[in-house]
Amino acid sequence: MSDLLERLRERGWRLTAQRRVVAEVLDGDHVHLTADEVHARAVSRLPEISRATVYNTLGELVVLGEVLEVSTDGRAKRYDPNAHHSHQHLICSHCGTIRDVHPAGDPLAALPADERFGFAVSGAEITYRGLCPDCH
Amino acid sequence: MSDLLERLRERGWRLTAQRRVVAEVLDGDHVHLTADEVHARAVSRLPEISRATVYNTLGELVVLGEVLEVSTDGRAKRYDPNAHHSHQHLICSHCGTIRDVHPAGDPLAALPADERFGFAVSGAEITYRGLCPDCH
DNA sequence: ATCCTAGCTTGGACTTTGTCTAAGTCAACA
DNA sequence: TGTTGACTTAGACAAAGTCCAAGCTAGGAT
Ligand SMILES: [Mn+2]
Ligand SMILES: [Mn+2]
Ligand SMILES: [Zn+2]
Ligand SMILES: [Zn+2]
Repeated sequence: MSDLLERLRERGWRLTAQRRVVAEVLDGDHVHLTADEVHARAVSRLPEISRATVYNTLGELVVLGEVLEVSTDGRAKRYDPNAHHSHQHLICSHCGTIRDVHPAGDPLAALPADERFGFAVSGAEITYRGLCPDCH
Repeated sequence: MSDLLERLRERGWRLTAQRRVVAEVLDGDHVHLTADEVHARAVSRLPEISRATVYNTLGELVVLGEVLEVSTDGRAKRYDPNAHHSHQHLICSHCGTIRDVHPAGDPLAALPADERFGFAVSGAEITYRGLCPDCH
């Protein structure tokens, strides 16, 4: 994740304590936190950090492609630092646990030309659902 | 959609003017309206219908399996009456237009056993993204 | 035909999630 | 060390959805 800070400095970011803390909180590849969860963890390291700054920083990281936004239900978006390794998500229908998964093959291949309706199709997000080991 | 009203009566639903109007608004197979859009159209037929009733009715239809909830972005959920014909969605990244699409094969087949982490996987939702004919 | 009542509807308060702004602060460069 | 534009902040605001107490009504009972 210091790689991330390095890349951000190269892109002209001012390296503030707040941004450093948000990056630290997102460290790890299998993290899917909501903005409020990121804020709560950030506050425990830097008590005065504001919600607005967390939202701003997350939004900037998404635009830069360093973090993915995952909207799986109608609730809060989740922020996923595993942005450089293409993957999909498997979610427990009961408790909401999220796992990164890697389906075989290219998901786009399953969509035939006559089901594309003239769209230039560029990506696919798959959400697998089921009960996790703890819930069944 | 009168089929729907029939099925609902069989399930012990009281057939109110409000529920009739929501069912009418959802008539058609390729409709993906937000709750507020459903409410706006319902109001034009039954001016006194409340937002709460629209939310209640949509929620009940979802529980009964007559309508699907589609959460594609972090915005409002969309309600999809095409619940009896399995399908996926193709969404324009620019204008948000939604199309029903039917990919080949079973989406679950692409997820190998060693990527299931002990989950009892029961379904998959795929969101294809790209630019629609009007936007490229 | 009228009555009864559980189930339905309503307006509005409330919650959650997210955006915006004006004023103050500070990282980075000179 | 000083300067300055980028950054941060608190709090107001907005959108989407939930909840509740009070009133209404569909449909079975009489
Ligand atoms: Mn992930
Ligand atoms: Mn659909
Ligand atoms: Zn679970
Ligand atoms: Zn478009």
